[in-house]
Amino acid sequence: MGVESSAFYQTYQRLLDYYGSQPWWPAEHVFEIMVGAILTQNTAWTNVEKAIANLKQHSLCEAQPLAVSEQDHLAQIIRPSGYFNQKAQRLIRFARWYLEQGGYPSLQALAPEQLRQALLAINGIGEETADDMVLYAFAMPYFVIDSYTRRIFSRLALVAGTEKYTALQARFHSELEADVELYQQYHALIVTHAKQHCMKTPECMGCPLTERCEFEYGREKK
DNA sequence: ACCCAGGGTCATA
DNA sequence: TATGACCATGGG
Repeated sequence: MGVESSAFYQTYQRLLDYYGSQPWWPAEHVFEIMVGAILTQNTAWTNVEKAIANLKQHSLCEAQPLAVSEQDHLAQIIRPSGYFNQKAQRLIRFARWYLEQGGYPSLQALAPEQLRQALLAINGIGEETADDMVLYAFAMPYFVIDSYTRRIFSRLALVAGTEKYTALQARFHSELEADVELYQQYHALIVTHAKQHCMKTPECMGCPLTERCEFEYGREKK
């Protein structure tokens, strides 16, 4: 059977039909997407919005000023995003690297895998953060795997859930066409869905994936 | 008061 | 390779 009829694609269609197209990733410039990718690490997006608003007020949401900013000062500005000392260090390190590489045009010219590896080599940027940047800032077809993806797809019994990141990602790449818009929208839908359903609440009833989902409120079915 | 959020690193076994 | 500790704010 073709990729269009895989359970992965059907799940995408169900989510899209139910939730509609999701606006994702909200940002004014591509660099802001990368900043957001670092700030949102294990942090609610509402907190990231506050931190980004603060950065803009101080004109620190661009590579140049960020690269030369003072770490402790920056930390106070991004305070609402949590882990502010770590993240201030990560933002500065990333901004300096970004400029050293020649900025967006130089990086965009790299092959996707080269760009991904280069990002992973930076301390503070792991696989999900790197893929956020690759997919949303550079528009290259790399699927973003997060904890929601593991949880939802293991409950659908489509994956074990314990696979390594790259193994899980490879699975999505083989089940779906290498389409940037598809990957962007799919990840967005997964996050939207996870927030409304698939939590430890009765909201799981009426979920658009209920037929396939093995989760029951109060316990994991087995 | 407790739990979790659009993770990642480092030390230890 | 695989756990555990740590980072920290804000909303439910």
